[in-house]
Amino acid sequence: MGLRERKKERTRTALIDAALELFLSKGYEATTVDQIAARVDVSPRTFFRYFASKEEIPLSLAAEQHEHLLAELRGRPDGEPPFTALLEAMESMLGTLRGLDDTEAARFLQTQELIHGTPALVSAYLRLISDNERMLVAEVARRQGTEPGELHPRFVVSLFTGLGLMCFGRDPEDVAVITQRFDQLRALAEGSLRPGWDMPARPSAEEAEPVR
Amino acid sequence: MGLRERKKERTRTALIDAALELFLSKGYEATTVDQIAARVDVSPRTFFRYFASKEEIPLSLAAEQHEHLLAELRGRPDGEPPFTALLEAMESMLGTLRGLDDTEAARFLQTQELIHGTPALVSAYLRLISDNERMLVAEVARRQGTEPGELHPRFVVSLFTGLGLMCFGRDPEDVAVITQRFDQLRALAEGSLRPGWDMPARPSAEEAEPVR
DNA sequence: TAATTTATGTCACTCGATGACAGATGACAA
DNA sequence: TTGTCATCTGTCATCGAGTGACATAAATTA
Repeated sequence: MGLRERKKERTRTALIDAALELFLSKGYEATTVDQIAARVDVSPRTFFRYFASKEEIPLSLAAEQHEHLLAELRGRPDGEPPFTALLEAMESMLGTLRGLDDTEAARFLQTQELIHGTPALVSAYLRLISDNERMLVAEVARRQGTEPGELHPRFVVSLFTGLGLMCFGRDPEDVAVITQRFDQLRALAEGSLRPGWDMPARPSAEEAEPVR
Repeated sequence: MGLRERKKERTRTALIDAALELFLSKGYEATTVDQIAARVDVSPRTFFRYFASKEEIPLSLAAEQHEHLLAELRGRPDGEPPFTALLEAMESMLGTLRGLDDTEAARFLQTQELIHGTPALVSAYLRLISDNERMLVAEVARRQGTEPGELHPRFVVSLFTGLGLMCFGRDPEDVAVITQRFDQLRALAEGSLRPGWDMPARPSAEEAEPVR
């Protein structure tokens, strides 16, 4: 890796660090891009060469989790029912979260708190989730052998996303709390749903196409 | 109603009309507040005395639907299971939508399309839904006799909101399409869920409090 | 060392949004 | 009708996010 790339990586993390520090101390809205840039001693224009918007900084941490989740889902065995695969992917993501050292965990939780306490960030966060949902739908559809445009895979993912939002939403002061909520929600979901609900109904007898 | 109030109402609707017209022809981002104000012949400053933000105009139409939904839910009989009450409230809302004359229906659909085709509006729309969700949770909790902070009412509403999003999301070119999707989703949900799932589990025998 | 990318700073600008102040306009009582 | 008062509106100034253009400085390669 050349000097150039190293330098870029350095300013990038410096910008993130400076930004989060300011966001957490003064609040997101009260912090200007100029202030962030000043701390890292770059021009405000440079900030926008690294990040498309001010929102992107706090959201990038959340986005990582979602990428992780998607990767885990893709790694689940094909035979596994879609909803189970989603839940297991989530378990694995939560496991990684629990494995974080205290500094990293604190940063994650603070960022989460920052997002949920800032209306503008909530909006952006929800859209991030909504975008990620599409990819989850694609993967679930693949597993079901259905099309991503159909309602069934969307239904499954929508239900899952709802659980995820409930886990992370509203002041999770601890990773343990998130895990605990998830366990409760998983039990709630599994107790509410009929076995096999997450696979599309096989065509019923009268409308089944004969094997040819 | 005095002249003053009539005048205010007139400029308000004029602003909405002008804004939507511009949004639909040139796109949301390409339309500036100055242009909207110019069409109605008021100062840009006045625009912001009527609307807190540019987003508020397209979102106000969606917000009306959500208020309607909440009102319908509150009107449902107390004995009805929460999820059924939510679905029936939605049916009623869709009924009102079908009862719209062609002009109003077209406007609603175009606005919906505008929102879903504009990233900034999607964000705001999702937050609107999320905010409204809290009120639905409060009402469902009341019906269940649980607290709004508990997971069960949230779970019920989250599932319902997911259905709602799927109905309206992605180019619903017709109110009939929305209705159709809703019917399918309702069938899907009712086929996937166990009877009585939307009422909190009564305490099981060993931990049940004796009647006193 | 010379030539060429590529990152950065500066400048100018657009647009959304807000506060302050003054003037216009409708509401209302004498 | 007139004068008072509340309120709506326009003007002006300002801030902050975000973008395009251009020149310069730094790193890369030859």
